[in-house]
Parts: sequence; C-alpha cells; structure tokens
Amino acid sequence: MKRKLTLKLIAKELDVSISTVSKALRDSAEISEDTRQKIKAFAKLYNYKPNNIALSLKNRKTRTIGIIIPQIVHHFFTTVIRGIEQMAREHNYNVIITLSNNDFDKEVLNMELLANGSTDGFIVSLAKETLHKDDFRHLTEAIDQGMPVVMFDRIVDEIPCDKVLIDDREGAKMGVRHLLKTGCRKIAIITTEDYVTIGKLRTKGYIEALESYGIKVEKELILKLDNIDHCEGECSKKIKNFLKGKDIDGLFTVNELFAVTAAKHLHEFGKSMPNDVSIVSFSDGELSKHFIPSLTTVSQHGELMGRKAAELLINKLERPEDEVEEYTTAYIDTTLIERESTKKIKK
Amino acid sequence: MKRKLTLKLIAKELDVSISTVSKALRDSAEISEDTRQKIKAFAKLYNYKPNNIALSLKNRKTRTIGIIIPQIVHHFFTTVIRGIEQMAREHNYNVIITLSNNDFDKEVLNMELLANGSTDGFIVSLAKETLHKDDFRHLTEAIDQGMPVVMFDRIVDEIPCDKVLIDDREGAKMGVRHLLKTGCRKIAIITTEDYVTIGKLRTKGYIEALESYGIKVEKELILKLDNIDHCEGECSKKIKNFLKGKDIDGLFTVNELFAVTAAKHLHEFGKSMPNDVSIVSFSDGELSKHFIPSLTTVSQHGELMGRKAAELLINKLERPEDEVEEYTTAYIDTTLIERESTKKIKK
DNA sequence: TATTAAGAATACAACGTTTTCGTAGGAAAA
DNA sequence: TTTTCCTACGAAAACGTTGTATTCTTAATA
Repeated sequence: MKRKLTLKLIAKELDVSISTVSKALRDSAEISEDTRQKIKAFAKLYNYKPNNIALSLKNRKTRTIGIIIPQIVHHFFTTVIRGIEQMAREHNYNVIITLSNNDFDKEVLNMELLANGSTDGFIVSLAKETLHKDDFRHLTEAIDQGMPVVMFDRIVDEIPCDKVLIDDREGAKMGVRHLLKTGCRKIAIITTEDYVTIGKLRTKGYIEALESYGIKVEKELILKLDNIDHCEGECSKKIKNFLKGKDIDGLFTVNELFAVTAAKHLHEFGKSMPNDVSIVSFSDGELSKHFIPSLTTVSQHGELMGRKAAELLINKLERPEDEVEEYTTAYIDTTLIERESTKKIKK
Repeated sequence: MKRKLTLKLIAKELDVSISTVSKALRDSAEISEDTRQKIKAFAKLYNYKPNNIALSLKNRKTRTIGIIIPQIVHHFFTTVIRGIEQMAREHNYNVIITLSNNDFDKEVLNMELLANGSTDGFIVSLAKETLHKDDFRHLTEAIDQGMPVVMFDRIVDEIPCDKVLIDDREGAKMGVRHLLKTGCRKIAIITTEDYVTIGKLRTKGYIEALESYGIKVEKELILKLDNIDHCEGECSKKIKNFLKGKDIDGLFTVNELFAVTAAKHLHEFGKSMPNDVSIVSFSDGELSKHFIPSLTTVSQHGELMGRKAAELLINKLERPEDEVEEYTTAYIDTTLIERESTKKIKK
C-alpha cells in the first residue's frame, strides 16, 4: 500500500523545495520553464492530485454543499438532489447528503457534524418532527456562524434564509380546475393535516378553485390525514370509509399514495376511472405514470427546484464579503400532466 | 458573521496555551482540575466543536465513506443507501453520496475527487457504461492507494475487493418455481442483455427452474432488452410484439418496469391477471405494491445489502495494519412476496 | 542548603497546501 | 569595480488539531 503522493514527496524526489513544486504545478511564472516541465512531467507520471482536505483547511472553504433531507426513498427528493448535483457540478461544488429520517435529533446531529468544517452551506428540507417541535435553533445557529442555508419544500417562514417552494396553492388550483373543466362538479380532496405547510396550501388551492367556479365547499368532502410515508392499514381504512357511499365525480389528492390507495378502494366499490370518478394527484413519482389507469398529475419538477436551491446557495457562498444580506423566496411552477384518470376537456 | 470558535481563540481568551485547551477538553490528567473545568465551561458556553477538516488532515483519516452509485432515483439504491447510512452511523462514520448517472467519465471523476482526502473508502455500484467499457483503472488505482473498496450489485469479478451481491440466480429460480407451483407451464421471461450480470444470472435461474420441472426452455419465450431506466417507446413496443399472440400462462421479469409495461400490454390484449397470465417480477420498489393487481415479487432487501457492504468496508478500515488481505463475497438472500398477480398454490 | 521529584503548563512538530517574503547569483548598468 | 536589477528559487507562516518533548514551579528529600 503505497502512500499518496504529496508535494513534499515530489520535492524530495526532484531535489527542489516544496514551494517550487507547488508553484510549478500552478504554472507560476516564478519558476523557469525547465524546472516547471520537469516537475509537471513527474507529477503527471505519478498521478499527483492535491489533497482536498489540506486545501479545505488552508482556504477555509470546502466547496461542498450539505444536503439535509428527511427521506431519500421519496422520489421527489431524489429528483431534487439530482438538480442540486447538476448545478453544484457546474460550479465545481461537491455535495454531501445526509438523511434525517424525519427525526429531530438526527437532523440536529447531522447539521452539527457537517457544520464543523465539512460544508460551506446547507440545503435543507425540514424533518416532520422539527416542524412539529417548532425548534429551529440548529438552523439559526448555522446561519449565525455564517453558513448560508437554503430551505426547500418543508420550510418555515421565520428563518432568515433563501427559500425555494413549489407553488402549492397554484398547483392545486390548477389540478382542481382541470377536474372542473372536464365536467366534475362534486370533487373531494384527500390532503394532510394543516401543520404540514404543503398540505395546507394545497387545500387552499382546492378551495379557491371550487370558489372560482361558484361551487360551495363541503366539509365532508375534505379528508385530512397524517402525512406518512406509506398508506396501509389505518390510513387506507380512513380513505375507504371516506369514499364509501360518497357520490363524488372527482377526487384531488395531495400525493400519489393517497391517489392510488383511493383508486384501489374506488375500484373495489365498482367505480371506474375516469368515467365514474376522475382523479388528479399532486405528484412526483413513477407510480402515477405506470398505474392503470395512469394518473393525471400536478407535476412538481423537483430537478428544477434542486437547481434553483443550489443556485441560490452558491450565490450566497460566492458573494463578496461586504454585500448586503438579502433573502429570496423562489417559487417553482407546477405543470399539469394529463393522463388517463381524467376525461378530455370538452371543447 | 462571527468566526467559528477554535482552540486558538479559546486559548487567547482564557490566557492559556493552545495545547492546554486541547488537553483540557480531552480530559488529560496533565491539566489541573481547576484549569480543566474553567476551559470546559468556556467551551461549552460558546459551543465549541472541533473542526473536522483539521482532524482529518491530522489523523489522515476522515471517518467518511464514499458511496458511488449510478442513480439515486432507483428505489433499490435508496434502500441500499439507507442500510449503509445506518451501519455507518452506528460506527461513527459519515457518508458521502455521489452519482455517476451511469456515465463512465463521471464515475472516474467522482472517485478521484473523493479519493483525494475526502473519504477513507468506497462503496461502489458500477455504471453501466463502465461495465461496457471494461475499464476499471479508477478502481484498481484507488485500491492500490490503500483505499478499501466494496462493490455491490453491479460488480466485476476481477477486482480484488469485498463484494456484496443479491443471489440473483437463486432469486429468479425461486420466482419462476413459484409460477410453476401455481400451475403455470408456459412461462416467458423478459430480461436484459447478458453483459448486465444480474440479467444474465436471473436468466440462468429461470432456465434452471424450468429444467428442474423438466420443462424445455424455448428460445422464443426469452426476450432480452437493453437495461434502461424507463420503458417507453422502443422498449415498450418490443415487449408488446414479444407478447402478441403468445400463448403464455406465466411471465417472469427481471425488474418492475418490464413487469408493469408487460402487464399494460396484456391488459390491452384482453388478458387478465393472474387468471390468464401470472406475473412474478424481480423488484425493489413501490410500483409492484401499488399496481393493480399488485405484483408478486422477488424482493431484494437493499437495506440489508447496504448494511453488509458498510460492515465489510468498516472492517477493512479498522483492521490492524499487518493483517493479511482477504476478500469476502457476501450474498444477500431474496424473499418471495406473494401478491395478487399470481394464483394461490394448489395444495 | 542543595538536589530531586512531582505537578502543571507550554513549545513544537506534523498533517498538505498556498502564498508572501526573502535572497543568492548573475547580468547589465554606472 | 561597484551598484542595480532580474531570475529562479527557498524559507516560513498559516489553516486547526494533537501528541511528544520541554520548561517552569513548587514541594519534598537528602
């Protein structure tokens, strides 16, 4: 197991000083053409690569972005990560990903860990438990220490930092209006409890869409569930009970899982889609695409979101010292993707 | 923006030397009880945390594991990552994830990047292009430099390192035998070209299962496709043509996407599942669970795989210098998950 | 009283870089 | 011959740690 090549070793080998090697490799004019070539040839031959850790220490910069997210198994997050990765790569940054598993303590731990030298800044989507606890000291602390933070998706308004959001209200509105345009008039929604921001906003969009058509919002057509990562047992049962006997012709759900679970139960009740009930779901995933019938969705563009978040962070990281603090909140538009779970719009 | 607290700053503030601070914080007996308490109190008050970068440089250890995978959007990989994360956390290691996007150059780049000080070792699943190119210098180089490498899933035999594999042959065999047990006799397989190891092995398992039932393997019941990340257009068409007019009663596929695409076409052909055709798929994902009918799958336990890979790597990282090199290949068993796409076994 | 031992703190080197400053030696100018 | 100015290189500091070696007190011993 040979040791990694360092400037020191090259210096010793070629009988010059470390500084000379360093300068030669960085093409400094201080070093004669001859020596420079000799050193570069040697370095290339033995495949010298500077040690990033040493560079980080020296520069007090790591060129690394830390991502802190609740769950990687969500397709949405994976697309966001891809977006961040892309943008980071384009600007020569690396990316470290850590998972909070929706656990507050782990989120705090992860941040502290990364804050101690491993990253220049953070891109964060908060754990559910954190939102519940309403405790954001780990975030404010990082910010106080001069670490830029960008929050996305699961954010909290009070924290002074850049934010990237899906335009949830507008998206839900668009989705529900699509149901309305295709002729649905009795539209239910399956959403999350209000403490989950996105659920709240999407519910709002649903209500606004109905109102814009002059349709009265009926409480018993709204089902609020805990936002969990699977929808079996209890959750599935609630949906079943909610749908049973309801004479709806449209259904809007805030995520894919609610949609397919509902579809299953509707199927059991002998209802067909889209003829008896049309479905539109907020979504990020593969499920809707491959489901039979494939689901019309309000698509979230996680990749764009990631790119935007990374862009904001990198801007902050590279702004001159004396620039005034200023925080942006960016909204990522959603797109309606028409598939088989809704009828064609009547012309 | 206040600067991060360092030993030096504490030393200056308390008017002692840096060494004293360092030692006090590490509870060295060299420092008097008094001074120790004073320093620890100060450090705690101002929330001192040692700088990991400096530690890494000093110790020539980062306590970080680098994961290099083709795609994070695959549910399978996300479960593997979770397993690695878990095990790493338990042993006080961090995890850095980078994506190759199935691109050879990016894989090489990523490895070089991480190899230059950022990680102590690697857990790798090779990019498709890398397998195609048959060029593994980046791996052997890392290994030569004393960086332990563990390969999983997409491996290559020649590289001297630990490996973790799904028992693909056995898994496929189990899946196909399940079809046989439920009464299927004319079973097709949709698999990948042989250069993808897992496809090859799963095809082998399929053949062995048939043979164990004394059923002749028919070439026209085997469809080999390029292993791609989506199955639309060309790929979907091939499957359609393959299925058209075939009088099969069972279908085994090496991944979920092939399965649902096939299911769609069978649906179009008016065939019902599982009555006309039963389906078993190798799988890792959510799709099978929520598909209608839900798919019987050979499940892969990515989390276990991740845990095992991390365990092997950490073992290598922490073994004494003089221990003999020895490479393990671990197999992770698969489990058959019965769902609605197959009939009940006749007693 | 002089020597030693202990206890308590500090100095220093090292990890691998980059960069600022310094200087040796030679050529050109005075 | 002396002075000046390049050219080409090297020494040293710094980033934040830690471990070894060293120094400085003070108290105990001969």
